[in-house]
Amino acid sequence: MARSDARARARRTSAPVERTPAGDALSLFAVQVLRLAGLLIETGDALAAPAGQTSARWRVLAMVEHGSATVATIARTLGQARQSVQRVADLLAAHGLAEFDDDPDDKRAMRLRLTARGRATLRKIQAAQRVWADAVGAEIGERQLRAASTTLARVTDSVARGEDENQSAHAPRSRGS
Amino acid sequence: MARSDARARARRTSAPVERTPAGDALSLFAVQVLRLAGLLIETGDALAAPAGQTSARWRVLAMVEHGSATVATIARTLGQARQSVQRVADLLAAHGLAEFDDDPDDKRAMRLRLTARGRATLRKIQAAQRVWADAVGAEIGERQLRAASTTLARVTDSVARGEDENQSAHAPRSRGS
DNA sequence: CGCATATTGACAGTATGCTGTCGAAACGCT
DNA sequence: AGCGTTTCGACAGCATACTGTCAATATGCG
Repeated sequence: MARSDARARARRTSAPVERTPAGDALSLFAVQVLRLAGLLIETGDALAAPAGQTSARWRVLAMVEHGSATVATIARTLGQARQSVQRVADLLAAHGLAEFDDDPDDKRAMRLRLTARGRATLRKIQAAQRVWADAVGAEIGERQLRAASTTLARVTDSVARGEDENQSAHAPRSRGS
Repeated sequence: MARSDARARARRTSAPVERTPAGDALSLFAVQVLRLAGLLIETGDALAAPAGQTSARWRVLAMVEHGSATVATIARTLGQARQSVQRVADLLAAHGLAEFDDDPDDKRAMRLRLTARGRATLRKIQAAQRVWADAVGAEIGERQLRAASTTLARVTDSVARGEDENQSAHAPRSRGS
């Protein structure tokens, strides 16, 4: 069967093997998630802009709305690198929206806390977010949103499990060429 | 009714008005989308890393897989700024994965095209993506993914319409403090 | 208690993506 | 044909987020 061997080899090297229907569905789903995420960040920036803030600063403000927290804790909760949050927290402090206190339990750590001005700023953003969320939510419908949220959670779990496996295998990710 | 006026005012300034159930559902949905998007970018980087690439470079490679295109066209299709794509395209060209040709129809424009090496690199990434997509897709199920995709598309349309309204109203977005 | 390990914040460097602006070229409408 | 508008790539600057490294401090185990 030299002929079909050659064809199979040519197919492997010149065109990708096709995905399963479920794989196709997931790929489409992933592209849509990425695209919507971009729009949501834009929208978040727009909601926070009248208060002079951005999505990133809003997220950190919201994390300390109900009680202070260390930068490292906030970063873990948000699933971000410590330094990303540290940078934003320093900016918020520089603009008087938050302040650092010593952590009585840890001499290294500082606890981030909202100032009165930070709280007022957060309230303003939240009010704008409520109008937006209610409007879009009403258009889509609660039932459909809850159903999609369930799928989103399942995919997130599945993808995160895959990531964990790679990490536990001691494979530090590399970048660049 | 001075008493109830005062209470209403206090409520407005000290606590956010509650969202509708649909607004809550949308807010939860949005948070999940953002979180999954982060995971998907990580996964994309991991899939592209063995080929020495990243999510961003992979996206641009894929855009010119079936025929060349100008940077501006690619940017519009991806929903990104022209300069983000230009930067990546220049990097791909510098690494020999793609090349620029003059556009016979437009003296300003350059058409980006895959080199043989770029095509081989893309094939390698696609092979890894197929394995991943088929595995996760099988775990979630095609039906549920398609259903969630429909909701995702509806939300994307709704949010994008809101963005358009702001833009058509001549309201350039501002940043920073 | 003492030492290996983990955590915390600081510093440095890089990748991705956005906005604004400019000159050149293309397009559209009169 | 001519002129205003849009589109294209180039250049500059900023925001967000990641990685790696270091010293100081906490923590856990023998």
